[in-house]
Amino acid sequence: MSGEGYMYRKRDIRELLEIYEGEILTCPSCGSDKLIRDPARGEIICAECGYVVREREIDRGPEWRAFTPEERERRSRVGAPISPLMGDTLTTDIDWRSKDASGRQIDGARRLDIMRLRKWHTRTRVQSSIERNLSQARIELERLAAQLDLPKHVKEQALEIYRRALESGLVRGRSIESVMAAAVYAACRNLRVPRTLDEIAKFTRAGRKDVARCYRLLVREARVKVPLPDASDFVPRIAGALKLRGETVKLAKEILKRARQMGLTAGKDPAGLAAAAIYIAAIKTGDIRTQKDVARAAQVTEVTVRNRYKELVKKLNIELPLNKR
DNA sequence: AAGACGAAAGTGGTTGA
DNA sequence: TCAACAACTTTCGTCTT
Repeated sequence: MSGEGYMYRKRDIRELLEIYEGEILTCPSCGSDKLIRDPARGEIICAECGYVVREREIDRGPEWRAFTPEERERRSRVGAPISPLMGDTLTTDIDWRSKDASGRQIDGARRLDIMRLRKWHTRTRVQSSIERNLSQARIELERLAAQLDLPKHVKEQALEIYRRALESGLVRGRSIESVMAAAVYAACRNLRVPRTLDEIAKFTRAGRKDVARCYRLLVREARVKVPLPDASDFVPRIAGALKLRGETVKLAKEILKRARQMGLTAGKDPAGLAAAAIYIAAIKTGDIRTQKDVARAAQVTEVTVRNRYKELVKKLNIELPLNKR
């Protein structure tokens, strides 16, 4: 729940072009009047210092995204908005002592009745608390899924993972948002849908750190098994953003395959590796992209692309036209 | 003028005592 | 919990096209 007062990084600011014009004129943190808007998150940020001047407005519901009828149906079952304020605070427990209101001992069949009652009372309450949490979580999931453009099967698995976490009590004490984000990340990893933790955390109030912690918790406690991240899973998406030819994509994947066989990929950022492979492949096939463009598409820095690419060229003995070293 | 390059210092996360 | 450490980022000066 970092919320108010967190900062944007310099790099993120540069990506945001939309100038904000509105009632707020200066940054309360540094006084600058250069305010910009992040359309993706609906926040207003100071271009000078990165201070978040105004946070994202709360979801305005599904209207910013077209959902399939099927999804709408699922969503509609979520029901009316539930206020987080309406928690368990108003419910009563049945006292565990076998006494009545005036303190007299209760016994016999009457006592059994009460025991049964007590059982149901707590059970239905637990049930509904899980349900309630889950419907909040579902809303959060839809929000994340829309922003991250997640396929349906990922959503389903994310929800399943979340449910398991919830049922084993892992959500208590953590925000629904961060646990759900972690569940989404786990589902992505598991199904090899390439989304980085950063991307997911970007659309979550809870910081990246929180999400990462929850994620590790999930892997440890909820037995979510996760295949190792593979750089070639990132290739199609990066290549898509760069509008590269299929031939180039194929070559990039081949380069990564060789790299993996030689054990060059361990411990390296898969997005960086993919970017480097694409950069090389693009040169070899002739539809050249600059390091800068590739880096931006892969969401890493030029330097990382450069380092990885140098390394790949050297260790795999790749020859590049008109280039030495 | 833009792109590529590499050095150097800084950051956030992991690991092991 | 602290320090060492590896990968990555930021920034910047220089070289190349």
